[in-house]
Amino acid sequence: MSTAPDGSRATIRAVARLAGVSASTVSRALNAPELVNAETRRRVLECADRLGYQPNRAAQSLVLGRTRNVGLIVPDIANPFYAPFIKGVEAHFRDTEYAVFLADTDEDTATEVRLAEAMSERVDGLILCAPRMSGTRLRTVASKTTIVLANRVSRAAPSVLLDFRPGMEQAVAHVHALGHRRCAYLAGPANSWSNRQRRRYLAAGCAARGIELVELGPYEPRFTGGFRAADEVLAQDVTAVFAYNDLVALGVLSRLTARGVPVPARPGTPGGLSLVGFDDVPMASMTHPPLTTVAMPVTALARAAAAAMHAMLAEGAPGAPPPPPAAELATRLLIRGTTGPI
Amino acid sequence: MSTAPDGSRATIRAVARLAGVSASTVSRALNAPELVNAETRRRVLECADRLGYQPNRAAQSLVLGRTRNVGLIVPDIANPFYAPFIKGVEAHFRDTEYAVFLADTDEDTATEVRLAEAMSERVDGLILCAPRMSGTRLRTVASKTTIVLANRVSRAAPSVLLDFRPGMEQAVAHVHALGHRRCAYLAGPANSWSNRQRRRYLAAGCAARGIELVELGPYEPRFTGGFRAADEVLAQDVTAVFAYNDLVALGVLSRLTARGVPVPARPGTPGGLSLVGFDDVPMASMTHPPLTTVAMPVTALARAAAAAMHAMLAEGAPGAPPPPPAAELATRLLIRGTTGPI
DNA sequence: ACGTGTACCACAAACGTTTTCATACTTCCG
DNA sequence: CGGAAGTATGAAAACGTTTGTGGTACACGT
Repeated sequence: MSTAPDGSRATIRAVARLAGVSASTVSRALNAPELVNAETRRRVLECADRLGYQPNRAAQSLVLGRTRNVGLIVPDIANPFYAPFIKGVEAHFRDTEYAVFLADTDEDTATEVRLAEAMSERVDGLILCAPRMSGTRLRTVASKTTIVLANRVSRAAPSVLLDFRPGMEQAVAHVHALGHRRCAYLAGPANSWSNRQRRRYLAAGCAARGIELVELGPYEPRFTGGFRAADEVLAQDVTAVFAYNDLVALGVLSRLTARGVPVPARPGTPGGLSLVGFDDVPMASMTHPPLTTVAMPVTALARAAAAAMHAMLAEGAPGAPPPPPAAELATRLLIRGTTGPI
Repeated sequence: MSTAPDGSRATIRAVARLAGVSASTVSRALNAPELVNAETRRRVLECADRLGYQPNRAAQSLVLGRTRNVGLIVPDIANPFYAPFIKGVEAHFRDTEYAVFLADTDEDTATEVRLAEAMSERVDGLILCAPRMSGTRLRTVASKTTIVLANRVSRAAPSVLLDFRPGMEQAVAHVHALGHRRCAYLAGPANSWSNRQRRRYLAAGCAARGIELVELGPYEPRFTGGFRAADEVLAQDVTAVFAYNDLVALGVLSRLTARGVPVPARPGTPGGLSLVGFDDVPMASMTHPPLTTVAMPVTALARAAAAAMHAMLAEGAPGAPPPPPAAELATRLLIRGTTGPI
């Protein structure tokens, strides 16, 4: 049985008593097998098993000074872009001594800060995915616990990044090759690093090719955000649209087809639009037509973040933290059905 | 500053020394204000603030015997059905003393068991959403920590449930009214409680109305599972299809339109199908045509689960646990575009 | 002047581990 | 045979809190 008759859990001393040894020996039998006699060890293990002994994590944390928990904060669990990230991190830690706390900020900066503060008390490390908080705030958090950043750079902590450049370049080249010369960018949240990056490379690529770019938004980075965006795009005189992410692209697509605007332009029919998204969310390949989008190696990103965190935790914080290394993973364009000649 | 010059965090004794009182007084000033003089309290609080004092959770947990964490285990984070559930639970606990651990079992029973075991060491309570583990396993877990079940019944713990009956009844009545007499059910995972419930009420409803029901599957409860299902449905001689959930319904819809099968049947064109889903996932209202589906009050369910857990935790486990109360929330049919006359 | 009550606070024990230090017993070698 | 080196174990301190017990100081009534 796992619990004593009185409902209380077995302690290390109970095991020790049953095995006829001291508590220290039990502890050693469990944590440093080479320090105890093989026979005693066997006996101790058997007794521990018989009592259903489970070390008390709080007591361990107290003496060891580490919780063996890591935190993971993402802007929105419901956003399918983050699902593979979350799963990647969880998969990495699944068979380690660490457990992971996951929280969702609802895309809200204040919530993000509160959550980070609350979590920093209960974890050894915190993985912040696309955080929106200010740089100084970030430094404050980083002073309390070790952190790893995903899709955000800061001197305060190491980061793993998506390199939007290649995907963006390919997207612009593709659209240019199809003859488009006047395009729109549907912006995401203004304080989002991803948004700034995407806009930057998009602007650079367009400028280099003589494409005129108008920026609309910002829009809520959700499906419904795309509805408003679609209507505003139609009021502009553009032939191709880059959306902040797949969700708004999908929203745009839905609204456009509902309004009878062909995607992409149908030869002969006036007023069609080409559309490119970002993220390659699962749903993106399942629409009619399937969405042309820039794919991100999100699972790889997650693994890199988890591995970086794990490494930092393992080296036991020797003196000054190592100069933040930044992994950077390339994106690429997936040409599907929503882009076509002007 | 939040950390001492040597990097170590301020302890309660440091605060006590600075304020010229004992550690106990500091503790009481923080936890039981009415027991200490207002003036001393003010001074203590100021000193605590000045040192950036944060109580050590491990030490608190050790002496209090509670972690002030709760765990939440769901089958699949990426499944949009669970997103509102997760958010609901998180929202409930956001401004309480509790933090929530979230984990994802990847729809795998073994992982679910491992996760539950691992979590039970670190939390005061565990919310299990649609668990697949066996009843005896469930009892084992329940003996280690207090648990609340969502969408699963067991004598071992209280549960919050969705009442599929009304939604199912409405769906069958709707389809019957449209003239359908031979339908298919696309089954989900065999060991899933939701699947059993849905099938049961569906079978009952059909039998009561003289509708012939063929069961296909089980299918993977995902979008891609719907592809295979669609092909198999077309090999059957049915006019309406009930899918295990929206994801597979969406997959079916996508595959069907790709194969040129009208949804719902077009008068004059042979071989069309009516389609009804389950869950009312966000995407369901955004397809063409939008999906007729049975909506679940998932957020309400989450709130109920969180509240039940909170209550159980608050009453401090007096003797035997109270007889499992089970909240039950009604579902209902949303008639949209994928169902029509035969 | 003396108990009685009250308000405030300090002391110390306790929570369940890990780890340092000391000790007892072996073994080995000169 | 004596001591050094090694092996296996136990006692006790430490981690940072909370809380029960007790003591001091003061006000009050007699």
